[in-house]
Amino acid sequence: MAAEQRTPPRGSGRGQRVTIADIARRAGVTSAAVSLAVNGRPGVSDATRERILEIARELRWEPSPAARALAGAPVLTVGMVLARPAEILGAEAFFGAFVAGLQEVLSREDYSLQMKIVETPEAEIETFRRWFSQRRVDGVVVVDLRLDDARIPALEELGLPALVVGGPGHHGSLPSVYVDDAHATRLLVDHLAELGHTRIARVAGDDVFLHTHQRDRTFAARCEELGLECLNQPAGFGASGAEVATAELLSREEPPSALLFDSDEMALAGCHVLEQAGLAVPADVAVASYEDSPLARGHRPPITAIGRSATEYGRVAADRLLEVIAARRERRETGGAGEPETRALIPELIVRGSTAPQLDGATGPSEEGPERPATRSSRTA
Amino acid sequence: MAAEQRTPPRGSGRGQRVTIADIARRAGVTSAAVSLAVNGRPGVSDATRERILEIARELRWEPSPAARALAGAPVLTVGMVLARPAEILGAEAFFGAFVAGLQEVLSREDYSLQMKIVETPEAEIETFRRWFSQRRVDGVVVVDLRLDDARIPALEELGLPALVVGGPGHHGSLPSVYVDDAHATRLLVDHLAELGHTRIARVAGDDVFLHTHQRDRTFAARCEELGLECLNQPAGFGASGAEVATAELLSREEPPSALLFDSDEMALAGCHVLEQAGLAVPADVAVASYEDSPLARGHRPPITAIGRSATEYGRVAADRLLEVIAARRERRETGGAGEPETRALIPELIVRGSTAPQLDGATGPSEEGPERPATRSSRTA
DNA sequence: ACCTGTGGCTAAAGCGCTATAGTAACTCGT
DNA sequence: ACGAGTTACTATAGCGCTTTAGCCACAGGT
Repeated sequence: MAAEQRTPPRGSGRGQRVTIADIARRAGVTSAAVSLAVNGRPGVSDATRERILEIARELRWEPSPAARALAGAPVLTVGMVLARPAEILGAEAFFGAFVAGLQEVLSREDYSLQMKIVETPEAEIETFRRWFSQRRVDGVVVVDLRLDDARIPALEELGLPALVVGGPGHHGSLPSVYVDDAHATRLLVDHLAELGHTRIARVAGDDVFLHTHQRDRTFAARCEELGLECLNQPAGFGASGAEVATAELLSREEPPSALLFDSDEMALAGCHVLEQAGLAVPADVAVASYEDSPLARGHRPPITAIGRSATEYGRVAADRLLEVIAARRERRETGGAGEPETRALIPELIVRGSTAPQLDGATGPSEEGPERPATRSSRTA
Repeated sequence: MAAEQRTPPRGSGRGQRVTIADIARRAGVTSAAVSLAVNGRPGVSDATRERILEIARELRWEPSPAARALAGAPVLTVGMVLARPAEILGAEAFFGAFVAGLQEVLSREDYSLQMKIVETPEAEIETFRRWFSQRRVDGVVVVDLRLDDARIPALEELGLPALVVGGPGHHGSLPSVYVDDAHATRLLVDHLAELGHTRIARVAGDDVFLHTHQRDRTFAARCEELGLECLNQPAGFGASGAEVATAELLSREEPPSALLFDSDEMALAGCHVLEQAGLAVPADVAVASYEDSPLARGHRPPITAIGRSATEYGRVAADRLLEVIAARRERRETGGAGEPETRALIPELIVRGSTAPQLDGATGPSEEGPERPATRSSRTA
């Protein structure tokens, strides 16, 4: 019983931390054996391992992340940095939902998400650099992909595991997930064409982003394939840009009969302009959005949109990133290179009142409750 | 030059990490001296300190958070756990904006935010416990305050610095920030009363939350003071609850002429019910919300709401929490107790079309762009 | 001259864990 | 019966930092 003299503290929260040394003492082995046991590594007999695990459980031992990190183990954290004004998280529904999806799977895997908001893309790279050199994260997710994004080569050089959100195509050696914007564009254009629209305009978002370009291109291409007249109207950022662009489009000699907006926020802004101009949606002008959200659902008429389920998007991104991190760790042991894999989410079209066939438009025929989307919104390919 | 043989690697990212030992060697002192110098502690002369800092800068040294944490220094991370479905982050605009505010000041102070989504309040406490025993966070922010919230005593027992978001009143020994819901209620009720409404109903949110109770009480009290008839209609959670509750209110013999909703999401749901019932807002029924958001601004008519600026709320919360953490560290050195301080945000009323005096209601008279609130929305008291 | 400070630093002991070299005991094959 | 090969551990050296005790030189007071 003399060995019990220094029994580790239990129960009440304030006690000393219990360490592997405590477990080792109780189990009559060294801390090294405990480490092997709790990490599922070979080197201890099954019997001993079981005994050690039992004691660990009993003592309510929790590994110290700091100690692990210091000794070279993964830190169970992934990072994401946003080079945008903080408000974006609240203003653009996409981000909140995306982060929710990330959190969901990360939490489940005992990972945590570290976020940082910075001013410029350069600061973003600097943050990656610091996170890496401080070993603060095991990997990062890269959002708001730009053309010739400087972050890609920077991350490759650092050798920090990263998952690119956006596409399509390969980003250097980095794996990615993306929503197939070409497909989304076709869905939208085809839908409007079927309704009989022949002059379709697109109010495009900020063209520093890669997905904007992708949409630009496929929009023009699809319109041409279908023999439609297409107008691509760059609108810069946010609601005010969309208002100006919409007004601009309406002032044309032959204004379009259908408007395609790059985001829900922009679509609403556009609707307000239409309203003020005395034009009814969808009777006079049809409206559709690349981005679904409660905003789009809640508007009257509810807005036809691409349901890419930002939450699902976040989940998939997190899944992929964890795979990449795991693979990296494997690889360090084996040595294979591994191809950067790209995974696409297939967008679906959710038809709502804003593109209803010409009825009356007051409350569209495909009216629905704000919580129930018309179709499953996305799926992994 | 022999001493230079082991010169620390610079430039290209892949090199070995530079540690205080490297700096010490270059400066001709021990690592202890470097530690003192970089942490601004007494024990080195100003000249030496300057020299050490210079070298650190030159070598681009970054402290290792893991090593620091292991040695007992703060980990520069604060935690927040949400016992809600992940979707809430996207669905309720408040959260996105609140987190944005938190991030903003935390990032600036070089802190990071760790978030976790769990199923139950018990799991939340368990998470706090683990974060504490793993020394993963320096402090936490507690949201979604409930009646007799079990997290308060749990955190007090742990001795983990915490900041409670919600109030009013003290929560054990924990400091808090809150939005003055009593004041908000008076603003709303008074506003509706001034417009001539005498039968006001409130569609109340989930009553496990403390702020719901606070609103319940002050709503009843203020109505009585003004001699108004008040109806308090509990509606449970989210949009569907609000729909049911609104329908219920409309089916009364003498339906209310003004509706007060606990959130933007609920207000919109309520508006849809009104619309379907053929009632115009604000001509037939006035609508106001306790919660502002792009949703409320984007609706037609735009909805009168309490602007508590969730982002600002987040900023204040982060500020306070950092103060608490700093104070805690001081106190460990001195020994004072320190009063739990409470800070209130004064809400302001943003009048919009949904409570316009009886004109036509199609587009309210206090119409505004979606980005420009009518008044500054909140302020620290 | 002698003790007492005191500023400025060093030496060294951790923090809790992982990783690796080493060892003791226990098979085998021949 | 002997070296080789396993298996199951132990001992120990870090990881990069903080912190405390201790040391030395030099200042001042008496």
